[in-house]
Amino acid sequence: MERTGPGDCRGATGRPRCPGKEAAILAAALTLLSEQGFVRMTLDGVARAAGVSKATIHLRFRTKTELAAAALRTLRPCSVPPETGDVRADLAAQLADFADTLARTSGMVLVGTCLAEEAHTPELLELLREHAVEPRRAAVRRLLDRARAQGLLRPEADLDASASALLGAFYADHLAGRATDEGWADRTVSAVLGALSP
Amino acid sequence: MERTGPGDCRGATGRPRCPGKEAAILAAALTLLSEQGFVRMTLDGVARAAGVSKATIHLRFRTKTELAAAALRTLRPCSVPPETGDVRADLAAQLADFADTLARTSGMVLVGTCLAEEAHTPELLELLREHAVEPRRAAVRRLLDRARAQGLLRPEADLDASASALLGAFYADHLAGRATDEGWADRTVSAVLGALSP
Amino acid sequence: MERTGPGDCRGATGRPRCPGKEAAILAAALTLLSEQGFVRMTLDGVARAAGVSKATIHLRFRTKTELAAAALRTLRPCSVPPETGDVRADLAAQLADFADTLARTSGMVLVGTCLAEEAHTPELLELLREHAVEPRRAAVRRLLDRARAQGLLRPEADLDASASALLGAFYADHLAGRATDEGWADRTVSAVLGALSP
Amino acid sequence: MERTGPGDCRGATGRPRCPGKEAAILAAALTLLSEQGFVRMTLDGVARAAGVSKATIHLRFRTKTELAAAALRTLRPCSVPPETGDVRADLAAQLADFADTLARTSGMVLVGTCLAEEAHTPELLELLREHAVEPRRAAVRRLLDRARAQGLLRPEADLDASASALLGAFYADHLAGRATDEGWADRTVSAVLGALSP
DNA sequence: AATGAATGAGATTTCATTCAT
DNA sequence: GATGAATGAAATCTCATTCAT
Repeated sequence: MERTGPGDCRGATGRPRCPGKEAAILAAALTLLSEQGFVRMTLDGVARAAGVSKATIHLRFRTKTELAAAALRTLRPCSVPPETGDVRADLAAQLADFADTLARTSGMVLVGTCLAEEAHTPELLELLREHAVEPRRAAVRRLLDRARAQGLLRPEADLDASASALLGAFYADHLAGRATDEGWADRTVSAVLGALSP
Repeated sequence: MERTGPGDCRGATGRPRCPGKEAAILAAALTLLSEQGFVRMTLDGVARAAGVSKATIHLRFRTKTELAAAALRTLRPCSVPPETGDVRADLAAQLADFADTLARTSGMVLVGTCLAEEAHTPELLELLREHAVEPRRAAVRRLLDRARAQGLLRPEADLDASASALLGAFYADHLAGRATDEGWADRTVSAVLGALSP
Repeated sequence: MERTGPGDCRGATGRPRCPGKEAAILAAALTLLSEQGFVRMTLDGVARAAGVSKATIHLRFRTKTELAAAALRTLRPCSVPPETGDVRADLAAQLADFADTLARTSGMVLVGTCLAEEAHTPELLELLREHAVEPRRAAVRRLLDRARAQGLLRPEADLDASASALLGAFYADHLAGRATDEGWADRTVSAVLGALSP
Repeated sequence: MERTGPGDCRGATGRPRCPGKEAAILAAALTLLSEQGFVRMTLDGVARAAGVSKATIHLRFRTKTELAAAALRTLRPCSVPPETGDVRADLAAQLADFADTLARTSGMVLVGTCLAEEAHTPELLELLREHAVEPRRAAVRRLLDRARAQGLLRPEADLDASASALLGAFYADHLAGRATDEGWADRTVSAVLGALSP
């Protein structure tokens, strides 16, 4: 029996994807992830928030974990406040942006859920690290390098440790229930760098 | 209904509660909370680990949330490494104990789950704060006060900010996937205080 | 801290199982298995038919497969029609009971689903074999042995093959859409044994 | 709407159907039906195996049931082993081919699923009967007629019952987990016909 | 008090089918 | 005609909580 193989009838593209849908799903997922954490986020909730059906989500993301991972990958590297040349001010601006971003986006819930899932779903922490923690850290680290180059810091200073102290202060203050708004960035830069000057 | 604390089995009439059970339940709950987070911790799991039935848990703790809260209340204030008089060394010892405790007890999962639940079950973060975060912070803060009294720090230094930087460095390093074992405490103390000296 | 281990407070039996419930579940499962096959049988359906909640089923049977397996284990070995001494008549009675049982209980659907699941859930066929096929076959085989002992069959006859032919005729007739009621057993015995006589 | 048979692509106006696809779909469907049964066979699976899209299947077969029915209609009547004149040998050859075909094609799963669906989708069993069971039975029956004509069987023998016994032995042996390969056909013919000789 | 039984409310995932190019 | 997208309707299984001894 002469049968033409499949393929010669192909070429059509099929129904095109409803354009905004993918973005809506990922945005909804990231929002709910940040508001409720990974386990409490439900596919039903994401579907409702995105205005699609659950099956449409599954069409793009095989599992809930994959969906959360994709949502984390949409995290944009931190905004880079314009650099003024005054490194100390730039550092404070960077920290202020960090604090503001975390506050505006329920970032600490997101951080918390990635930490809480470390044993069960380690991808989440890895992706958070790659897409949010590392970029921010790199920005801070770059400013510290510049500060040292300008002679504002001792040559032998451990800049990685300083970066950890600067950024970590936010986590510590949030956990302690201490204010992290007005003046927080300045106080933190002062405490960590104030006297690192030679 | 006033709940009686653990061990107090003579409060009212009727058969007294089996005394060891309360402690076993709380220990199991704290362990599972630290290993799996609040939402993944199941009452079945706690019951199995504690060697009791689920109903026995509900007899003492009306809801899962109450159980988790009670478990957090059993957190003992941080051990206080003996103070040597060398304040810098004492600070490093405190930080090393902090890091070690968090590592040994899956502490970052516990921290994470309390953060993740902040919107849904804020008691958890409050209790963690009261029973773990604050005591540790107070210990660090006391040492910083002493350092200032000894003239090791500038009189006008913002010691709260310094405490946040010292403790927060751990969170930042954990999130960044950086090592926090050998030498971490020393490096951190150096970075934050090294130059605070007048 | 002195804690008494779990165990010294034990001994109670807990709420007793609602007595008929287990049997109701298994009966419902066997019925639905026979009416709809394994895949179409739903736990919701079993729960409804048994008058229990789905979770109650899961309390006793961890998975749907385990439930179906347990249901198959409740299959009682075939009734043994009283033996008259007239071996030929006894054989016909056995076959008639076989046909009647299969007809009354949707037995062929059950056989079919076990066959259909052979690749996916081989336990089903194994259990059907053990609890229904083999007992019936053994009964037939015993009668054939007796017939040979009485000199009704040639000594060298392959009685296993004869048993397969006798019982298999039912399957073949059912598949062919041929009547298997009145007189079927007699006709079948005649066809297979009629001429085995020496 | 009258469905056009496979290969008939010139029936109406509009773009003709890609000819090979119909056959590919039916072949895939028959394979999966035989491997997994009707309920477990998914249209996604058929589409993947056939190299077409699900919608293409629905274009030709309105429902899953129609697809399965069409697949069953492609079953070719059993091969007819060449007849040698030795009717007994021809019968054994026919049975051996029967057993071999069922073994090679997961035929018993197919038989099982048609039985299992009898209440829900009776078409399947009807079509299996028409396209597989009856042709095979007719071939056997023809040989039995010939045997009687040659005087090898008693004139009054019930040849339908004999055909059922011969073919049914396979089902019985498969269900009992007994071997049906080497020598099975010979043993079966001997058991059923051995002594039918006058 | 302690237990095992029982349950209602959900969560993830699958699938046949329909839709829009 | 062919395709990939989209969806509503389940199905299995889990879990916090309550019940009956």
